[in-house]
Amino acid sequence: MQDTLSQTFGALADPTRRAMLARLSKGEANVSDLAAPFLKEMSLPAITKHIKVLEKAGLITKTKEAQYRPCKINKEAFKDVADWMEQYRVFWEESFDRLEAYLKTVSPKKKAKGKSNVGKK
Amino acid sequence: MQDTLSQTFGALADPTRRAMLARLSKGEANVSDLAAPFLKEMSLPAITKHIKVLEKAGLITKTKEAQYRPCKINKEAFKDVADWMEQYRVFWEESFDRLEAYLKTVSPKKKAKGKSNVGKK
DNA sequence: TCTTTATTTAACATTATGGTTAATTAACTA
DNA sequence: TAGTTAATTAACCATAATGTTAAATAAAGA
Repeated sequence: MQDTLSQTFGALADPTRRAMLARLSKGEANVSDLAAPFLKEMSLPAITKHIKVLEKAGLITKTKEAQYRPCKINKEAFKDVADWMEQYRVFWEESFDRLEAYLKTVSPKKKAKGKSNVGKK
Repeated sequence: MQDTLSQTFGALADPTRRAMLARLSKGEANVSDLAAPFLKEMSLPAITKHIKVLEKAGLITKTKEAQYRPCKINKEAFKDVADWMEQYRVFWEESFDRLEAYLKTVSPKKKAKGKSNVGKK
């Protein structure tokens, strides 16, 4: 599965990893934050591997901060997926009106920054 | 990989299958049509398996017509992916302007409102 | 009927994925 | 320094995914 888009889709093909992304969509989190909801179901090394998959797929970026490894969403990969999806828009156009509605709510004050920086350490 | 969305993303995580979808986005095609571009690279049974993956993921529907098996895109699965993507829209908003432009070309009567404030501040 | 075309199934090999436990590295803390 | 916390690596195992070749099925056509 060499190509980037395949890696990205492959990374998204797991509920644990999608849940991690959902968590990261609300703000940065380090490995143990991401692990917390899953430690009843799986071990920490398993978490490490999932995070590595997300990282290699370009969906997240992991940095170093003391002994912590803060992770954040990497928008490029999401854009790649969104761009690929475009060619199939005609097939899911039922959501068109909702999308347009969304555009109308967001458009008047584009780029409201600093909104999602909750949960820092 | 039991859940539907994982199955869908898993099916998309392969360039051969994505190429088949691209072909199907231009209209119905039966198995040998879908196979044609890949018969130098892989066998027909391999193709059959790829198609089965797409089918199980709900991305395509395969019917019977004499000895042929016409396949077509199944929009529901694409909508599911698009819906999941929505929560990450804020991360790929560079494509926002292009998307808005698209909206205008597609529904000229509904014209996107509130556009005048974009980019101010 | 015999043959051809379209497609699938069976049986199998190889590699990838996702998990485990035990050990290790690295940085802060008492 | 010794101990604790955060995270990774190593070694391993089971299962799923992806491909192969050979054989089977099913409908159309001579």
